[in-house]
Formats: sequence, C-alpha cells, structure tokens
Amino acid sequence: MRSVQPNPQSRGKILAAAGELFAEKGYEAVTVRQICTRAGANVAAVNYHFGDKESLYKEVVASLVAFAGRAASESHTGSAEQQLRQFISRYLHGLLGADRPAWSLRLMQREFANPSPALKLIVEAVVQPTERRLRGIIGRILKLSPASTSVRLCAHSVIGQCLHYKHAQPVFVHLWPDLWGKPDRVDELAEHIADFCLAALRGMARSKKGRND
Amino acid sequence: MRSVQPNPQSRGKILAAAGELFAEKGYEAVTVRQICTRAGANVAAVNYHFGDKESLYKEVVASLVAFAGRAASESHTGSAEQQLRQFISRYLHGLLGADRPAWSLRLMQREFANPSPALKLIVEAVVQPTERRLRGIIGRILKLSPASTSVRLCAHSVIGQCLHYKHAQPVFVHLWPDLWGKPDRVDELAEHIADFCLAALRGMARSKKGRND
DNA sequence: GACAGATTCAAACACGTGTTTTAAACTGGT
DNA sequence: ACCAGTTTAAAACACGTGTTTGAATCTGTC
Repeated sequence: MRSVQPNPQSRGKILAAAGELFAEKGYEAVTVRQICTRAGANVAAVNYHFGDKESLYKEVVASLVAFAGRAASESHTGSAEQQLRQFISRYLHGLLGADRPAWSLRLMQREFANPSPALKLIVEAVVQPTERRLRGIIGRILKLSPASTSVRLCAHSVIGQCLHYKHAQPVFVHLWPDLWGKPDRVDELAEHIADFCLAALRGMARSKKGRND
Repeated sequence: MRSVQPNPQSRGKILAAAGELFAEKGYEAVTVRQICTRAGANVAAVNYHFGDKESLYKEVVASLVAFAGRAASESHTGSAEQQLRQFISRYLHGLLGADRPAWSLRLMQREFANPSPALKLIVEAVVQPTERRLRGIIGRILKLSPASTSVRLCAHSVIGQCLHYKHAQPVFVHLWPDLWGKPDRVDELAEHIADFCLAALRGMARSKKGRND
C-alpha cells in the first residue's frame, strides 16, 4: 500500500522488542517472527543485524547487565534497618512494577530458573553485587560478618520472599484477586516483607547474643 | 535383532516418563519422542493411548493432584512451632529431595510460573489445602484468625523462602557450591528457614500486642 | 491352528521454527 | 544522474515438532 519507508533504527527497535518478549515468555517460547512483528521489521532483519537468534539474546543480556549493574550499585541511605526497607522496596518494584526498568529483573529471574550460558555473566555483574550489598546491610543488623553463613542464608530469605510474588504471580491473581487489584499492592507487599524480615533479624540477633556464634 | 516384545504396561510407563520429563523441563520443552524413548515405546504410542500430547499432560496433572492432594492432607503433630518446622522440612524435601515423591512439587512449581489450563485444578486440589494448613499453624502462633491478611502474607513469606531454593537452584550451584555439595543441605536450609520464620512470627506477635490489629 | 481385536512399528504428513537466499530499495557522495 | 555500500523484502530452505497412517505383530478365545 504505502511505499517502503526505511527505518535506520531498526536494530535498536529489534533489541527493545526482543528484550520485552524474552522477559515475558522466555527464550525458547519467543519466535524471531514475533520479535520482528513487534519491531515492525522483516524476519531477515534479525539475522542481518545480529547473525542469529542466540546472538541477539546475548546482546539483550549484555544491555541488561549494563543497566542492572548500574542499578545494583545505587547506594542506600539511613540506618541499616531503613536501608533494608529501601532495598526490598526497590527490588520488588523492579520485579512487579508496571512502569520501571520494565523487563530487566524479569529476564534475570528467567535466567535463574532456566539458565543459559549467559547466566554466568548476569551472576557476576548483577547478582553478586546485589547479594554483597544485601549481606552488608544484614551483617550490620545481625552484627555478624557479611561473609558468614547465617548472613548469607538470611539474605536469601529476603530475596526469596520478594521473588516469590513474581514467580507465583499467576496463582495470586487467580487466588487472591482483591489484593492484586489494588494499585499500590507492591508497597503493601514490600512493607510486609520488610516487617517480617526485620522482626526475624532482630529476633535472631537477640538469640545469638546468648550463644557464641 | 530381537523379536518385538510387547509391553502391556506401556501406557503406565509413558505416564511415568512424561511426569518426570514435564517436571524437569516444562511442557513445551519436552518432545513426545523424548517421552517415548524414555518409556521404551514407539512415537505413536502416546497418541494411541492418550490422543495427543495435551491430553497426556492433563493425565499427568490428574495423577499428580491425586497424589499431592493426599500428601497435603497429612497431619502435623506437636506445638504450633513444631508443626511449622515439620511443614517447612516436608515442603523443602519435596522440592529438593532426590528420593521423594520425585517430580510432583517440581511440576506444580512450573505450573505456577507458567500456567496452563491445568493450573486451576492444581490450585484447588493442592495449593489451597496446603495454604489453609499453613495459615492454621501461623494463625495459632500469631494468635490471629487464619483468614487475616497478616497471616496470609506470613504464609507466603514461608512458602516463598522454600520455593526460592528450588527456583534459583542453578544460581546456587554456580555461586555457592560448598553448601550445595553437602548431602544434608536440605535439612540445614529447612532449619534456617524455620528459625528465621519463627523469629519473625514471635517478633510480630509481640509487637502486635501493643496496637490493636 | 485360525480368527478378531488390541497394540506396536516404521514411515510419512502437515506445520512452525530459525536461517539463507536473491533481488529490490534506499543512502550518501560525486 | 549515476554508482557502490547498506539495508529491507519476499520467498524458499532445512530441520524438528506433533500427529496420522496402514501394515505387521501380539493376545486371547474358539
């Protein structure tokens, strides 16, 4: 119908569309035809610009790492307990927020459960810095070394609770629609998780004093 | 080479092989040829016995529901806190244990994150009874109604921590090989989660007394 | 032993996938 | 206006998928 209008930013559009789709459905479930349709490009564009589907995925992960790595090194402020609240809130918003950096955390979560060779990169550039930061906060609360096993386990207790609401999202929507309908549900969830974890950490810090650990 | 030896339990073998594979890799990632190879059957067997791949999956879910539904109604004993420890230990062993009912919990977890029409069945037959039981235990500890929002959120804090170690298993193996090498790692994890949650619940119960909630 | 029904087998089918091909269109420089 | 290099387009390719086919084989019964 209309004459062909060239799109010099086709590469970028494909990269963006691929990021959304990979995060949404996973690597295998997304077809290059879907990506190109969303990007308004031809099927062959993926192979022309990126070589093949796998290389495109690697570039998506690379851009994710560059972005999320920056976010992971954002500093928190206030007391250790306030910092933990901030951490949880940011993390949960990244997972569940509609606006936000969008798909980056979601794609990472997919990599965790269904790893590809790109996992190593993500772990080193994002997961480890994030875990280090969280262990630092928890270490201060528990008055233990950030490297201790207790702190490490507690850090995963925090992260596990956050990720749960992403992982089981379909179940929640089906099972618990009232909370999921509210617009500020994420803040409520973040507040609960923070309350829960801080209560746990205070209790563990107290009971630790008795023994020598 | 050898003459064809008929296998009258071919149907059952396919069902078992399909269960393992679906739990391991997910519905889409498993091919009927893989299933039939593992079951020692011909490719056409699945369509002969079950009609198509989707019906086979439904039967797998049905057998899962029958089994896991029974397990979900097993009773716990002792004080509320002991019951919580039991609950966490059983749940985690079901997720991570090598021996155990094997794939049932793993397949459910896959349904949660990537739901099919079978999700509704699983939720009603397994998830809701499990959640009810857990809410009962937590309600007794917090001295609150099992239906209250606080109890519900705490229940998901417990379950979320358990599921995390399944979801992120590949990351842990890559990032934390020392704990993951130990044979009784599951017991250690269960103990930590129970300690963490009980500390949290005691703390929340205490702080609840001050206000009126 | 022979028959009828149930089951298994190898082969083929229709379709969707990632990828490649080949020609056309665009772009900027002269 | 022309031309080389870059980008896009439609079609076709090779392959893996779930499924179907029709013949061969087994099973139980007479």
